[in-house]
Parts: sequence; structure tokens; C-alpha cells
Amino acid sequence: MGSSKTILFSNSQNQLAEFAKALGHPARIAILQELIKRKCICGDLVEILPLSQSTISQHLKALKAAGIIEGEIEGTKVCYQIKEDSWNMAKTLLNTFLKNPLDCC
Amino acid sequence: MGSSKTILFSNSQNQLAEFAKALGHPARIAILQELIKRKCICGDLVEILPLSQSTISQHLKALKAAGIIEGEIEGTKVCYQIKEDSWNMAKTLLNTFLKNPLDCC
DNA sequence: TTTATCTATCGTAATATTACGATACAAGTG
DNA sequence: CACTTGTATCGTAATATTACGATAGATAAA
Repeated sequence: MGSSKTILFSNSQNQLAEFAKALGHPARIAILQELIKRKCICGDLVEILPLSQSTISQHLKALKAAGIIEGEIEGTKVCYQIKEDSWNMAKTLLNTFLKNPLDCC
Repeated sequence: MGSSKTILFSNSQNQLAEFAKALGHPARIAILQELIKRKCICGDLVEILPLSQSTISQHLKALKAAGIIEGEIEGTKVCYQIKEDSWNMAKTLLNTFLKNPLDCC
């Protein structure tokens, strides 16, 4: 156990939960806020956030896995930015749920 | 480790993350949807959801801890319902973040 | 080429989450 | 009183998450 039984729920319920889970850590909220302001390399976020480089890299990986951000390689750096289409889709899904919880899933 | 360093982030960021985390499981999404339709005792949810009674009780505990629902004892049963004020506050906070991620935290 | 920079990943550890069955407790029912 | 019902909690187990330091690998700079 320890893993969610996602097979037993609807796609919308799973998508919604997955997106909410991605937002479910203050560091990832902070990262998103910074990425909304400007594109960042991992090092920028390391300077801002009180967490180690490896930990921030993990959080970036989680946001990337959820489809919310994307990274573009620029030399030795990786430039992260919001992935607008998926981010908008996620926002719409969550907004719909908050406004009309029964019509969305 | 394994626990979030909440001390290092703002109250809003932590609140937002905590609320999102509560929504971060499809079973809890499903429970919320049912509770929005009608008040439920734990047993009602056990019939609807493909999870055991103890597991559902745990999810209810998580939603209660996040302040989203409340339970009222009625004899041997506990009648759960949305805690409207906190739920509205949580929705507002999340909505604000989704619309204006920088103005809210 | 050597060196510096940047990031992902590995290894590790602590803690949290998810899930289930079993059980205990409380409150009605007979 | 004994019995049923409903739920929370305990015990347990598997897996996930969070966090860090160390390191490897890739690229840019000297």
C-alpha cells in the first residue's frame, strides 16, 4: 500500500487530484510564483528559496511531471518556465471544480 | 526529513499548499463531491467508494484536519458535512492564487 | 586542455501517506 | 442485560515524499 488506487476513480477526479497534489507543497507554490514573474534557471531558485539545490531540482521535477512547467536547456543551464497550455488547462479544471464541483467530474 | 519545512515559507503559501494537499487524492475529491450533494455518514461513503471503512475514515480525518468538513455525532453515527465558512475561505484563497498568483501570497 | 559552472541523479535517512483487517468503544435496540 | 450498529483507532505493511550531501556529466570559459 502507500500508493493511491487511482484506477478506482474517474479521470477527472484523478487529474484534479494530481494537479492539486503538485500544488500541495509551499516550495512548489513559491517556485510557480517566481516562474510566473520570470523564467528561471534552477540556480535562481536556489538563491531565493531556503532549500538545497538537489531538493529544488526534485520539486522542479515534480512540477514538470505534472505538466505545469517545462525546462529548456541553455548551455549548462536549464531555463524553466510555465507551460502555458497545460497550466491553463489545470487552472480551468480546478476552477471548474471549485465553482461547480459536481459538473466537472 | 520527509517533513515539509513550512517554517521557511509565508502563511499564505503554507495555507494554500495545505488546502491543495487535502484535495490531492481522488478519494477525497469524491468524498467532497458527495458531501456537496448531501450530508453523509461514514457508512454512506463506504457504500459509494471502493475503499475500506478504515481508509475512508482516514480520508475524512484528513479533510477535517484541513478544516474543510466537520462531523456531528448522531447516536452511533457521525454525520459529515462541508464546513461552509472554511471551505469558502479555502476556495477563495485558491481561486485568487489561480487568477493572480502574485497578489495572493 | 584544464577549469569552472550548472543541474540531474544517486545514496541515504526520516517522516508521511495510503490501505487494510482487527478491535475497542459508544450508543441505540431487543 | 445482551446484541447490533457505526465509527475511530490501533497495528501493520508497502510505498511516497521531503530533504540533504556527494557526485557525475555536460557545457562554457580560461
